[in-house]
Amino acid sequence: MSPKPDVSEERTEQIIEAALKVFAERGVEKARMEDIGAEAGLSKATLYLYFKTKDALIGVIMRRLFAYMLRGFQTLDATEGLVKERLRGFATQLVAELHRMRSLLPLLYEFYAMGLRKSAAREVLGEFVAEFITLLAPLIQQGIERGELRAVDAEKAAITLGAMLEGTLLLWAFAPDRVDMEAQILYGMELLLESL
Amino acid sequence: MSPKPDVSEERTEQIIEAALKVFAERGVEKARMEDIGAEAGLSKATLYLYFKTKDALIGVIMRRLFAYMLRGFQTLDATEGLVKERLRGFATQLVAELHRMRSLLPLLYEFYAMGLRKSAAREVLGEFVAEFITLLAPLIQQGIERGELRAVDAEKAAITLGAMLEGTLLLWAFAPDRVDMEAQILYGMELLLESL
Amino acid sequence: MSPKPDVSEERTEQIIEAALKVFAERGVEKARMEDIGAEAGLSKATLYLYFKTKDALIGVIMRRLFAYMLRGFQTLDATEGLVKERLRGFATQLVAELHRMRSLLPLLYEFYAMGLRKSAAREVLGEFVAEFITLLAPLIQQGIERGELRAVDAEKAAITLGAMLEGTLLLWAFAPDRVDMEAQILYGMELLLESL
Amino acid sequence: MSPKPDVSEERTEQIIEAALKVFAERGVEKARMEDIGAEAGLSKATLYLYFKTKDALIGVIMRRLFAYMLRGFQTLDATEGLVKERLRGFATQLVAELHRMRSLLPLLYEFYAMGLRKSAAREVLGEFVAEFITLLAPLIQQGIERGELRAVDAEKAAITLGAMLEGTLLLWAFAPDRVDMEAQILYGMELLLESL
DNA sequence: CATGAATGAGCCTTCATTCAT
DNA sequence: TATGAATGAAGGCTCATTCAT
Repeated sequence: MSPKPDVSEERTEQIIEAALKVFAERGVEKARMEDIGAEAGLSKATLYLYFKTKDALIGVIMRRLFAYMLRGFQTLDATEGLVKERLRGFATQLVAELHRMRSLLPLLYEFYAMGLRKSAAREVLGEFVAEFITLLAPLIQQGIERGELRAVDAEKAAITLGAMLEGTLLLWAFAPDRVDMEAQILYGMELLLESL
Repeated sequence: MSPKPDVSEERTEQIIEAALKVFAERGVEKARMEDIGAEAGLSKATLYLYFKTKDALIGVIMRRLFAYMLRGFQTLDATEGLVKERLRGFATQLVAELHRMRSLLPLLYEFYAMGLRKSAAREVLGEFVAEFITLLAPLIQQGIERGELRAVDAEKAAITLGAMLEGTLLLWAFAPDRVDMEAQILYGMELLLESL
Repeated sequence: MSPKPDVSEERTEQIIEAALKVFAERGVEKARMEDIGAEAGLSKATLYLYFKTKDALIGVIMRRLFAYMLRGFQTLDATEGLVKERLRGFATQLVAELHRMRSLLPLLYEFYAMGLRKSAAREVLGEFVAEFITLLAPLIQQGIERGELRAVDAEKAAITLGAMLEGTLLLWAFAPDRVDMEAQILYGMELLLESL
Repeated sequence: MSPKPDVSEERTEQIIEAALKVFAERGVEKARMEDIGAEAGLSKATLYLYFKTKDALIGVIMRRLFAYMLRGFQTLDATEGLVKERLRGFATQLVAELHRMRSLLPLLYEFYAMGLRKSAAREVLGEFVAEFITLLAPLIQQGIERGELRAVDAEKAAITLGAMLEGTLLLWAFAPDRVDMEAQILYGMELLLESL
């Protein structure tokens, strides 16, 4: 009858944090359940009380990572003002976010790779892309309707914009000396805005 | 007429082919040397006559994959005509190539992930990006000098162009139903060309 | 009263015991970790909870064997009486010990061979010999000072004595039909005592 | 019909020399047939034309090594003079031989270890010891009969002498800094001669 | 005779997962 | 709930041996 507090949610969170860190550092396959346990200050056996398998843990981390990335995009919706300004603002904000996420990049690409192999992962990735387009396209559509943008195909334009952002991230990741991510994303955004 | 023709080059190629396939299908870490041997019609032990370790094999495959991707880009250099036309031609050709490479995409992203972890892989990736920029930027520069393009920053524009291509590939990979890669790459190219 | 008693020392001992047996029977190189596990009633993987590598296990076994051999010698120090009597007593006791150690002889010689190749092993062996001399020489010196022995070079005499013992062990090991170890060690001891 | 010279004996010898060297350097188990082939300037496959298995090669090397050691002892028989002098001469000659054989010591102890496990090896070792005693005992017996030595048990005395020699070799091998082999063998011989 | 090429069998080591406490 | 202990299942790599040429 003692009021044992349910620590289960706290523990789950604790494990996810630890796993995220270890996955990012060592890579998903190289990360051992033991490592994650150690990072979480728990024994590896304890992890199995909260996650049935390593794969289940991977799935949760993956969802978590993409949810985190989407959170940034969702602000697009909430802001007001001229569409071009909102897109510029979005780019600016993205730049800041990406700097902070740099350590998660290897993990991101691992998930990309996984997404092309495991159907479970594929779903998450597909949703991520769809959500992204679904957020960006209406904004561009709105710009067209308001006469702020030319009458382009909103969906296609949104995809191109997203592609430019993702692609810049990738080039920066592998050639940080050659690609100034901040300048490049803003530059790419301007280039595209000129045609819109 | 020598009694024993040197099969070593042939075998090496045979193994690389098999490894490429198995890596693409199962993933680099999940791929067992035994699988690769089976795919190549050789015993596991035989692989070690041609590659010292699994890592060595991975390295060769990685270099091979990026070399293959660069080969497409290099045609940019060789063609003549208006710069915009050449870029359009390049996009068209890329589209065809990418369709053929679809099965290699998971592997590509795995290598991207690896590139952020292992320095050996990083080097290959860095060179790949650098080479890409080095091929594209002078072309744009040429366009500027010939008065075919506006006086943009050639390097930055090249990076944006490359980013758009890479990014489109990625979005298509994860949402093929939503993203029509062929149309999208050509569309993105047009969009950028308008601003150049 | 703790719910889980620490079995780690017990297991370690259990594994050492098993390894000692398997090494002695099959030889260090031929002994498989699996064999040792089976002998210990444990799985192969469990061994690695207690010993990082097979080499580490070998090292412990080696040290254990030589420590065991030295234990016999150390009684030399503790006993009282005439030096010659103490040496005779030592020989008698050694004989009993050696009979019991017979099954470990192959292992002993393997360690001797290893001692000439691996520096880690060499150290253990060197210490063993040094310790042996260090125990025997002072005793002889004492005998000299007490006038019980002639004024020989104590260290050299100790080495000769040790050599005779080691050598008899070896000849007995390979020609047990021809060499009566018990009689021979006592005989050799008498022969040397006469000159001392 | 061309008078192809039979190189088979030459090749066999060449291989034995190579194997002896490689076994001594790397150890019998660690020595690979490939290593031996390389040392002999032959392909490893060629070794199998001359030796059915690695074990067969080991056997030959073992016999060769012990035969070589016995050759030294056999001079005992041939010399003339006072028995004590002949024994001293033998010790002197042995010392020189042992210095030359130092690199073979690890191999020697490996064979000792093997001799306690494999019956084939055991035979060779047993013969070696027996031969040694058979050479030494009659000499001592002769000394007794000539009145040069006391009426000891010739066989036992021979064994003790052999043991002292073998044992000194062993102690020197492991503690060369502490044991001056040359001086020690001569010293041990003198000590024993005093009692004989 | 000689060997380049190939492999079956094996061994060390790792790790996700289970379970008794 | 937590964990120390244990393990089945793998996987990379090695090597003695075989064989076609």
